[in-house]
Amino acid sequence: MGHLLCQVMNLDDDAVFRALADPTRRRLLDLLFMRNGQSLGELKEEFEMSRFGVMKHLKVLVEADLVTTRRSGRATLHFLNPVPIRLVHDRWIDKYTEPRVAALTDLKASLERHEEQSS
Amino acid sequence: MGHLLCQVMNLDDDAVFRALADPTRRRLLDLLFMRNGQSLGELKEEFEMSRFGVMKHLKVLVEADLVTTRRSGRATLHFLNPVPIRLVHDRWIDKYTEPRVAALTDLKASLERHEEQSS
DNA sequence: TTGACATGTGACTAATGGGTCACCTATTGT
DNA sequence: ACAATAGGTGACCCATTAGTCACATGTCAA
Repeated sequence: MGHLLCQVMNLDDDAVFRALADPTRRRLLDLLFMRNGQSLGELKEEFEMSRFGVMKHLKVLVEADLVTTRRSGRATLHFLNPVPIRLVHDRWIDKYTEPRVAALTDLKASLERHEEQSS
Repeated sequence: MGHLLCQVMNLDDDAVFRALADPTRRRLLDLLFMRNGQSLGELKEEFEMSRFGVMKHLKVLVEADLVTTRRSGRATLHFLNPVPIRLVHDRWIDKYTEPRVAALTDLKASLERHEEQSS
């Protein structure tokens, strides 16, 4: 399929999973999940690491299609792409068990919210 | 929360993602997704690797709570636990964007099914 | 155009993780 | 008890990767 979809749909599984394996990269995704479209300069402030380290991690995320970029002047803005994440989900959770698993994780989230309030 | 839920609910993020980073371990999850409750002996037949290699990978999956075990005689049976996978999903896909992303990945799966038929 | 700023590249070192093997434990059947 | 089978442990070697730095490119504003 040589469509537009290919730009959004990741094909290389291995790149995605290796990208997610590092805590720094997961934190980068968290930061973009909170506020999309941040530049390298903004993102690097959140880490102890050198600028080069953060840049290297961003490159891995981009090559895995977990993050897309758009240049704006001298800054490069970064955007989170949720599609590869969903494909991970679909690989091991079929449509029939999904509602039950979702109910469990929702319950967990609910319990953790109550814990926050009471502490 | 010191409940039964804790046995099903993974807590250590890092272990899950590092476990998923290896293609052999993902294949092991695929095999258990197809037929749950297989022993090491059965699983190792699917790989070129030595028994020790496969065992090491299974251990990583168990420590990440992606796989649970139950002894049955001299065999140890392995079961896929989908909960940590769902938690990965929930981390970066909020409830509002989920339907749209799911629609996209369903479309992708549908297109790939048609490709299989016509080839 | 010049200086300041933001991002990008290639090489290098230290640490992590995959794979194997010699050796050990536990269970089954005869 | 004994042999055969299934699973488990620790140390080891090799490949990969995280992190850093010197250096290079591209952009804005005066």
